[in-house]
Amino acid sequence: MEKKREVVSEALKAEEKLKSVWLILTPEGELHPIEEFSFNGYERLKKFADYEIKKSRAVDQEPPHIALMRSLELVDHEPASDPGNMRYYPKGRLVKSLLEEYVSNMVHEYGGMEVETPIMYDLEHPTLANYLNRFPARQYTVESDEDRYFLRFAACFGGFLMSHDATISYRNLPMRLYELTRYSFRREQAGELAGLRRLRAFTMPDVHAFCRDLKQAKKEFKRRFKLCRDALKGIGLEEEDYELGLRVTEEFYKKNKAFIHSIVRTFGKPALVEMWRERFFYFILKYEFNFVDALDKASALSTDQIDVENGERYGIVYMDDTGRLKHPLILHCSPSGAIERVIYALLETAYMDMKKNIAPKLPLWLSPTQIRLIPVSDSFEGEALKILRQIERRRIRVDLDDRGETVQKKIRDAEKEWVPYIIVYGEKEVAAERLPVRVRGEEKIRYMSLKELISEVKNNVKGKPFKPLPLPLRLQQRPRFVG
RNA sequence: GCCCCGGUAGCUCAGUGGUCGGAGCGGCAGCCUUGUAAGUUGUUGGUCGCGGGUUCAAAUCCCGCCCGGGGCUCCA
Repeated sequence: MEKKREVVSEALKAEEKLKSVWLILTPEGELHPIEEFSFNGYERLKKFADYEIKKSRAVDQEPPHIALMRSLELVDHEPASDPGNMRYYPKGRLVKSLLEEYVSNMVHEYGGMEVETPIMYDLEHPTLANYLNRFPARQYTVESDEDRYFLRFAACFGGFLMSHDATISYRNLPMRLYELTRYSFRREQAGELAGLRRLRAFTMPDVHAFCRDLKQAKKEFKRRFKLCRDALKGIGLEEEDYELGLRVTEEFYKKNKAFIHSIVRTFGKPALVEMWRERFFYFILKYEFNFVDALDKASALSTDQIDVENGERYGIVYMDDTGRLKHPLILHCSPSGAIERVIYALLETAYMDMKKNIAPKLPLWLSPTQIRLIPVSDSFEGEALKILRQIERRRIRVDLDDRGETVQKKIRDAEKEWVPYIIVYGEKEVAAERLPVRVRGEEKIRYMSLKELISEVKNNVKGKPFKPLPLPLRLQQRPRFVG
């Protein structure tokens, strides 16, 4: 059968010719050519810069998160689909959906209006075709009778088309439109796919802010910068876990130095700057928070950009206070980056801890099982269940290892599952006021009252979404999805 | 997409042309009633990734394809 030509955008072809200069911008506002900057104390930034510029990736290992995503029964490849399309087991679906809800909640607080739009669009649509050619990505195409469609690579299409049809006043700006895309599709080259790091189908929180002018855009940009940092922090990724990359045109930098410097000052660490002599993409300024993994590879999480083209391209207009129609500037932001990539970053971080002899774990609010009860023998199951019900009522994910295994085996399995709190329940506990709690990462058993335990957990997960246990309460009743 | 490596039981892997293809873990069935990282016995389990070819004979050699990983490229 004849192979159809793939849809490759003009931007992708033209990108090869793109020339840029690499610099380091410090929080003090000093701009250094990269070769003159001393990276002492900024090892991760160096790794990020090397990754971006030298493209040095002398690694021949599989990324550690791949084994973890499977052994923890979170995510797996689906061989019957296209590469880069994953299956999520119950625990993985739980983790993912908690992250989705968390980021969405933050966007709602920020003022985002959540919408939902189609995942596929007419390849012949003039505006869309035009945009495709400004965006360096490969698309999936879908045939339906005589028509050809492409699968969206981001929420932009639906959001922009919707905004085109909306009646917008300058009073409505900045207008914040949010969609959690499940999925965004990018037909990455086969050799580029890697675990949860680079996929062909991924979940992207995408919030656009339509702004009146550059002044408003800059103000909004700063708000969102904070939103991004807060999102990652809440997820469990601290400032030291990622590096700031800025991409900017020379002209925009020169005219907006104070603004750009203030962003890096807020960030508090030197940033890698890629400066383009001419505007090449549809944006004039963009940043990403780049996570550096266990194999020194960098990938973008949170990102935001100032788009100066698509307001016009999509015919999006607002009525100005002078009664004139104008095109807004559009900010494109993903506060966390792709959800799959967040999971990748969490797993890689856990692996790096493991290498430092720190017990690897997920943040408590994301742990599929938060507390596990292990009855010493089946005669204590009834009493253990009473405790369990009390914990469960407080909206904490608790389960019961009722398998006919030894206590030691059950503890070992719970540790392998990264269960944060493990309680062995037997003769001594029936009458006791305090429970022996094996806390992950601590050497000694901690004796706590049920009340203390519950309040410690509740305190730790405060402000985070909750979902119930994604599997049967009793381990005996659970199927095994991997191994 | 190109180059390199890999694909053998649900999982991790051993087996490189010649008896019926193996181990550990898991699953299942017993026994053990367990006190903080693997109790014990038995048993189940495989189109050797898929298709074609070479050969008296293929998991093993050759070709094509699929899937995974790495490199190149790419990462909005």
